[in-house]
This record gives sequence, structure tokens and C-alpha cells, in this order.
Amino acid sequence: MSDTISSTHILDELEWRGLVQQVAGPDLREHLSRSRVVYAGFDPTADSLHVGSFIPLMTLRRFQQTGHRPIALVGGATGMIGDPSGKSEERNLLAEDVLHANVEGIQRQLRRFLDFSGPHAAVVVNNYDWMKEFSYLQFLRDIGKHAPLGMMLAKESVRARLESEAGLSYTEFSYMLLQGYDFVHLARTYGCTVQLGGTDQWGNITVGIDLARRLDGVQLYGLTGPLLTRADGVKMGKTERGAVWLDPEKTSPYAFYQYWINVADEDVGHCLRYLTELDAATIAELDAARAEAPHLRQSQKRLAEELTRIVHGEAGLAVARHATEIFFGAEIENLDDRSLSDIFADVPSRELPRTRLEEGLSLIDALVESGLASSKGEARRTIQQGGAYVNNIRRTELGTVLTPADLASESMMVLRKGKKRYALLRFPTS
RNA sequence: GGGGGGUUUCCCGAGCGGUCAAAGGGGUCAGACUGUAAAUCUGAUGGCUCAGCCUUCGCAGGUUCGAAUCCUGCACCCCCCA
Repeated sequence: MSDTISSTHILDELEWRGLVQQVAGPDLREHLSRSRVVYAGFDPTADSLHVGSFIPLMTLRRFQQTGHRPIALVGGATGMIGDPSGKSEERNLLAEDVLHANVEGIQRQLRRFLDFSGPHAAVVVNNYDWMKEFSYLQFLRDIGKHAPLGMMLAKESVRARLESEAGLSYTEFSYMLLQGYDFVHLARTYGCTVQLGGTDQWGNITVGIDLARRLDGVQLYGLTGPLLTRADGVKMGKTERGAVWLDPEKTSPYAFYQYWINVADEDVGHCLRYLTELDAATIAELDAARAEAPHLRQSQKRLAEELTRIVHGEAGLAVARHATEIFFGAEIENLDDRSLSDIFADVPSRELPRTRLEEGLSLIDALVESGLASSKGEARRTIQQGGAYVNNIRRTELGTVLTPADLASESMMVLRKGKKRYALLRFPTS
């Protein structure tokens, strides 16, 4: 194993960021003073990772950057069971084909965050690859025999569920043993000695450590980090429209960028530490700037910028920024259909025959057709009150008639009502 | 079974023969302010071919020049007595 290790000790790095919650093993600091193999698991509950997986993902990255080798495990097998940790109810099982597609999608994404070359090249594994070899009997004889029931029953995650009305099925109960065995397998195969996870993973991690000691007589280590929550305790990464995904198809770079721009002042400090790769001095400066001039929102802007760059690249960041300018009032002109659709990906759109525009479409009708106004009366009111915009230009003339000259691109027009409500009208040529 | 009260525009709630598309509040929508926050302030808030017209006040009839308002019946809700 390579000993090229960064002068920065990973634990120091994680500690100042507040990413160390609990540590398992005799002397993790000493253990990590040499290059090690570390792993974190990701649940294939969807075909993309979301913000909830962001902390472990970035933590793996930090390990790699300080000279350790990261393994990202996708739970193709464990995903068939469902992790009961922190869940109040029995989970529904995913169909196998869905699960398979999810594993593929997540593997593809993981590759964007980790470096697969060099002395500490990352590895992506799927636990289905080794779990599928096991027969039930074999698993019971080889693994189950070494898992004391008392210890497993004592786990907080199990106790909570046993006492609840929902109860806990044998299947979900077995989950921790499967994950525990993953750790054993990775230790045997890759020399992996450290497992990372959120605080909710503590129980599963310790099962693995215990199992490895009993089966192979080796000492493994565990490290849990915080969950990404807001000051009021609500999990971050959820919006009215659903989860914030890392996949640009599911959450556009613009929407992603906006999510971070809108993080509350009291949460942004944590986010900067947990999720970005900015150094301590830079973050301290941002903290100071935020205390002094909160209205400038420098922290949020920097956060959004850093994260969008990591997740969507420079190009994605550029799109997000351009979209932001436009969304906040910049006049829309000289754009093509393609970039307009990108920018307004999340905005409702409506297609109308081109002839409507060629004949002259009244602004009142356009507002109603686009769904921005529910009646002509409302449309009229909006125009009179100065709340109607075409391509971000305010139009106050009640009798305004739109023609092909008002198109923002080849075939699209951007209507806006008030500050933020947009709608796209498309007038295809054919 | 008997007696009383109620049903109003998205919600709550005033109106009790014309001046009622119907007070007030909430919500919503604009505008101003602002940090893409919160609060605040201003305006709007049935529909339309919009200085006019049409449709709304539980439902169906009736009285009247004129009804959300009066009468009759029906439906539903609440309270009191049995």
C-alpha cells in the first residue's frame, strides 16, 4: 500500500469542519496516519444521489485528497432489503429492474466525484456482486453463527422499531448483518479498514466491526458524520418540488444553484464546512462578512458557486449563473431555443400555433393561455398594475398585441407575471 | 315528535326590499421597500366583447316596478324541549 499521504491529517480536516460525530476503534488518528482504504455506502433508492448523500460523498473525496483510497459501495443487495435505521416504518421493496437501473445511475454519478486514477484510485463496488453468491444456508452458517443476537437487539435502531407500532420484520432486522458483512468483505478484498456514514449508520458500522473481529480477528474502524439538517432540525435537500438531486436531468443546474443561494443565514456556515472544499481561512472570512453585511449574501453565493461547480462543472455553473441573471430581470434577447429551454426547464410552458402569433396575439390572451392569469379580468388587472412582462420587459399597455417580433428566440417567448412567476410560450414554425 | 337558529362571493363573516358584485378580516395577486429573507406600506381580488353588459348570496317556486334581503316548499347543519 502506498504511503504517500498528505501533510494534513484527515481527522484534523474533518474535525474543524464539524464532520466527526462518533468514532469507533482504538486509535483512529494513529490508524489514519498512514494511507488507508475507506468506504461509504450509498442506497440505490433512486437512480440518482441527492443532497442527503452529499456529506459522505464529499467526505470520501476529502479522504482521497489526503492520500487515502476511497471505495464507494452501492447497495444493490442491501437495497433489496431496505435499511430500517432511522425509519419509522417498514419500507416497501423495490422491484428488481428498478433497483438495477438505480445502481447503474448512481455508479455513473459517483464516478464524477472521485478520482479513478493515480495511487489512490477510487473503486466503485456493488454489494450484490458478492451477496448473490451466498445461499441462505451458507450465510447462516458462515456469518449468522458469529452474530450474537443480544448485541443486535440492543441496537438503538432495532429497539426503537420493536417498541413502535410499526414493528420490524425479520427481513429488515437482517439488514445490519448484510451491511456488516459488506465491511468484512471489503476488508478481506481491498484491505479496507474504515467505514464512513451518517450518524444513522452507527449501528450498522459497529456490527461490521464486531463481525470482522469475530470472523477474522481484525480491527476495523468507523467514523460517523452529521446529517445535513437545518437549524430547526428539518432535513435539508427537500423543496416543494421534491428532493434536490445531483443528476442535472432531475434537478437542473439552475435549480440546484438556487437551492443553495436560498439557504438560511443560520445554516449556511454548516453547509460551507460540510460540503465545500474551501479552507478554514476563507470560511472564516465568509462568516465575518455574513455577520457584518448579511444582505450581501456572500456566503450563500459562494456556497452555491462551489457546489454547483463540483456537481455540474464549470459549464453547469455558467448556465446556472446566466439563468439566474435572467430570472432576476435581465432582458431576454438574442437567445436560441436550446438555451431558453435549459434556463426555463422548470417553468411551465405551452405550445400555440404559430398563426396565432402571426395574426397578432393580445397580451391579455397570452397571459391567459400561458396559465399565468386565470381569467382575462385577472390578466387585465396584472397589466394595469404593472405586473406583466414579455421577455422581462414590463408592458403596461392594455391593448398590447404580440407578434413574431416579440419572440425571444426562434420560436419562444417568455412571459412573466409579477416578480418570479414565469411561463414559456412556444410557437413552433412547422 | 315540538320549538328556535342557520346556509352569503376562495375561507371566515356583515348585510335584513332599491344607493349590493355585496362591509370587514384572512388568503391570493400585483406594486413599493428589501437580502431571491422576514416584516411593512399601497392597490387589486365573479365573468365578459369592460366608463357598459351578464351571472352570483343552499335549491325550486312566488310576491314586488325592484329580492341576498319578504312568502311557500325542499335539502342540509346547529341549539333547546320530548
